[in-house]
Amino acid sequence: MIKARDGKPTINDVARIAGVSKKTVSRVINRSPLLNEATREKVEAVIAELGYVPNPQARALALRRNFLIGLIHDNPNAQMVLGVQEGILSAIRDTEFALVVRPVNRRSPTMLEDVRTFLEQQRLFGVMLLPPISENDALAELCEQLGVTYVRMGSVRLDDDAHMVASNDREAVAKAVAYLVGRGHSRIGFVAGPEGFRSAAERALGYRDALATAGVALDPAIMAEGNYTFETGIAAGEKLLAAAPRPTAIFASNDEMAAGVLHAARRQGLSVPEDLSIIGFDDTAIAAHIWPPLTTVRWPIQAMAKAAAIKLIDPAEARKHPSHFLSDLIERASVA
Amino acid sequence: MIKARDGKPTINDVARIAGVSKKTVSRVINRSPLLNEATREKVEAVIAELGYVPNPQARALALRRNFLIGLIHDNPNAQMVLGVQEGILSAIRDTEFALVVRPVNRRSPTMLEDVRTFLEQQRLFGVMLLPPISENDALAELCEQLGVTYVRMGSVRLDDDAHMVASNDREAVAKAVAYLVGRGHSRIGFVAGPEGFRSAAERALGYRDALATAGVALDPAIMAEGNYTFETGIAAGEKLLAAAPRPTAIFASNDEMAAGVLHAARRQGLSVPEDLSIIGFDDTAIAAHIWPPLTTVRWPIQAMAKAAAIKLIDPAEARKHPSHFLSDLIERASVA
DNA sequence: TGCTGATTGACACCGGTTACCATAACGCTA
DNA sequence: TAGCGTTATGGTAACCGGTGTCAATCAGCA
Repeated sequence: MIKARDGKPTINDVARIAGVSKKTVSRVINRSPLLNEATREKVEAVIAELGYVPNPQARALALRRNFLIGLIHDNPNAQMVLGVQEGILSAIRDTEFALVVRPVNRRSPTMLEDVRTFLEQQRLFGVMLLPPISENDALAELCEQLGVTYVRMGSVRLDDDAHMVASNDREAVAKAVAYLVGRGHSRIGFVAGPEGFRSAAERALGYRDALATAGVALDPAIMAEGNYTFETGIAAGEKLLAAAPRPTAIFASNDEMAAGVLHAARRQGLSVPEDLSIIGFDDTAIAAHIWPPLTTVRWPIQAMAKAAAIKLIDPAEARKHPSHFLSDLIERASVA
Repeated sequence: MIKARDGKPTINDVARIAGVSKKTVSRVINRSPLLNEATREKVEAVIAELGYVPNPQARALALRRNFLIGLIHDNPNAQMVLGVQEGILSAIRDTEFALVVRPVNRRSPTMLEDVRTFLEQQRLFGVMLLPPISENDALAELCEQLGVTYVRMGSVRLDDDAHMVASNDREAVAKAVAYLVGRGHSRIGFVAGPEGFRSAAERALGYRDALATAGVALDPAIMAEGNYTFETGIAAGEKLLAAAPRPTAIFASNDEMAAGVLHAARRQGLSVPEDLSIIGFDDTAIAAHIWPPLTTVRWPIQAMAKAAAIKLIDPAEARKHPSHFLSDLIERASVA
């Protein structure tokens, strides 16, 4: 009946109209067990009639914690970031949590300060760190120090299980290269990711593992480094294809660089996969949309992000979920 | 000296140590002009020493508004969503605002209810609506009704200037098609976007405009519809390339479909751009990374998002920024 | 001395939560 | 049936950490 003058109904309105104290309404909202059934129904009816929704700011103030989880990233790959967002959202659906995003610049000298300011200002419930900045230990330490729980996503286990969800890039790459070996390739080139990226290092290790297993010696002439961009993929491809003898297959550490290698091959009049087989990594949109469609390694971004979010908001529940995920090889048409 | 038992220092700690009232500290924080310079400096020294940062939840409660702006979207295009996020972030950098993301499912029958729940629960400062759901008037009405200010981004002006930031897809497509005409093409196919998308309708109008201007009659045999995906682009390309006489150029309403058309052309042994010219729309990553690189229309996502965010948080400042943006034709190598 | 403007503080309030207390109802014993 | 301890239920008041209102204080000036 008599609602607050201006805006939404408050707990006081509900209490007054239902003829109970605010404490009782609070008990109803929080499903307290020591409460008469009749009272509960009466209050719930008023809540429904008024369309009352508790004010999250007031709740956050009283509880001394809010319901915002932050996603801190510096990621060049839109697909991946969005996949992570989707994964987190699926974990917090039907809860009162919300997702706050905060891109940062890895190269900025003030990066740590920026994050500190952000965390201090917003007082988040917890944060998720995405690669590559999830590999930054100083960042994790900062969270610890500020009392913000965090979970890191990464290509390898960098922290204890409570703070880490990891894929296993090394193993995944080893499998992909072994797949090439199984298809009869023995001269297999490699395009590494940029130095400083843990994922790049892991993928390189996987390549070495696979060659060692196959008993093939490493040849620096068919190894190059790029920085995960299309352009550096082209450059790397040109270097590798100039080697003698020419590699019959190339593994690139991500899809963009694989697309670059494809581009370089085409420029030299080579056809893929007849003259050259290519495998990428990440299974981004580009992998499916270039010609020929790229065989690539897919890691379960959404599932990992979901597990990470659960770890953040419900550590007990999280123990039922894995902290390590396996990647799959997606076979398309770039390998012969 | 004597800090709060557990956590961060509060305004009370600052007031006690500085020997002033909390109100005075509040005045310092809010840069109130009616304040003695000496007092301000004294308080600021204590703030710095303690590392005091105001609690945003308490502020939000007292001010009856928070500093969260929401991004509601249902967008298949990761690049675009991330571009928008970047744009918003650049507008709220160095403010106390934060960005909350909330993807929704356009096709879900409960979409409106989901958004209502979200808005009621979070009590955001304001929200931004991205296409295609920004075209949904019921959603804008819901925001209005809930007292949440909103700004819509879109391909055409759908709302008054206070609530809208628009590109002009019709004009942009007309320019692109005119560009093809200028290169000597007169048999120009068109791949439309899905029905129900305002952007698709606008782009189709642009195509008609350009042909009318050039005095070329529409031919349904070289017009097809897709739903903005690579696969439907292939299908549309196959249909158009089967027409007699075959079109010498095709405009596709987004880059993914353009990539599909390219794929279809390749399957038929046609080379691009020698046998067929193609133009796409959006300038997503795929446009630059396929072969040949795609000539496409780029609309200024980040700038638009930034303008929209400014409109939300500072309407006065927003009057200095445009509400309408123009798109550019990015010339690459898919047109002869 | 009275007035004026600049500073500052006291206090209530935002909308929830927790700690603690009061009351009623109930079961049991004497 | 009175007396008494328990348990169930719900109220009161304080508090979370800020902000708004309004009054008090004080110096300068006519």
